Amino acid sequence: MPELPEVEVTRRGLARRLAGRAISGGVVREPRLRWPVEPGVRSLAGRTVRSIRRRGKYLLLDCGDGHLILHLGMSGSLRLQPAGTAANKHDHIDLLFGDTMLRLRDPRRFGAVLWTAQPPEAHRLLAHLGVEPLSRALDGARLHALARDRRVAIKPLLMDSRTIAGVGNIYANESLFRAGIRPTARASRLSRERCARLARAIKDTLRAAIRAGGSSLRDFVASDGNPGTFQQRYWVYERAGRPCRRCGEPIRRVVQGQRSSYFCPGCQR
DNA sequence: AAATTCTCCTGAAGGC
DNA sequence: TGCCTTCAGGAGAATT
Repeated sequence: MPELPEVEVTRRGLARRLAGRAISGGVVREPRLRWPVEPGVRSLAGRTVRSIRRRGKYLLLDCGDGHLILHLGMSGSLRLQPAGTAANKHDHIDLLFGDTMLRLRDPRRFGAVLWTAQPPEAHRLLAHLGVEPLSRALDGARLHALARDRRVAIKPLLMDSRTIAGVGNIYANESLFRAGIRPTARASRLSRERCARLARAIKDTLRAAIRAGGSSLRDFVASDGNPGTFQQRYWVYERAGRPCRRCGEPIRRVVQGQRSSYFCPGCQR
């Protein structure tokens, strides 16, 4: 499931090959994604993709007079393929660049493709996103300030995109392991020191995942079609009952907010 | 206001 | 073998 590292790996692949290139057409095979894909996506021809940025898990293609906002939902992937490559069952959208095309595959259709003429930060989907986790703005002091009067557990707080943008279930679990903090700990009870440790753990985890090409559990592949390998290095995610890689105690699974949380009762307090 | 629950969807896995 | 049920999950929307 694409979280920040997978989106960033995708962004880098697309930026390398698409920045500065002209759009020659668009195909919408299936408009029923998270929100209906506007027919206008077919008529972007003539515009040039100036740059490709990321905000949380959103990709922003700057087309000069507007932005294409892309989200991979939980099963989406974007690939660069030779134009004319036969479409798979779940290949819903193509954006053509002459001999190359950008193709969105998304079996569960939780993804999004939207056009906006506003500054993208002002779009309703981006306007309320929290701090960018790999930015300087996220440090121990900031995290402590965000957590101090919140009654929720730290894990669902990390996954709340209005607080921190882009950290999903996998990386919230892995970051909490690295920080030695239980997912069930009340956010407001975390000391400044533990928040500093957690902020560092989040950055370390996300950076390591990006370097590994992201995690490929079911659907994710980078824009060149290659899967990531970070899933081989998980400390806790989907390891319930198996021994902790650090201390040997069995990893435990609990459910918080209808999401699985995994932790080592020996290493995390 | 914050916290919690519901919702979209499909493929995989498990039960019988 | 095959049908049926259950589950996972991003994050906005609805509800408490």
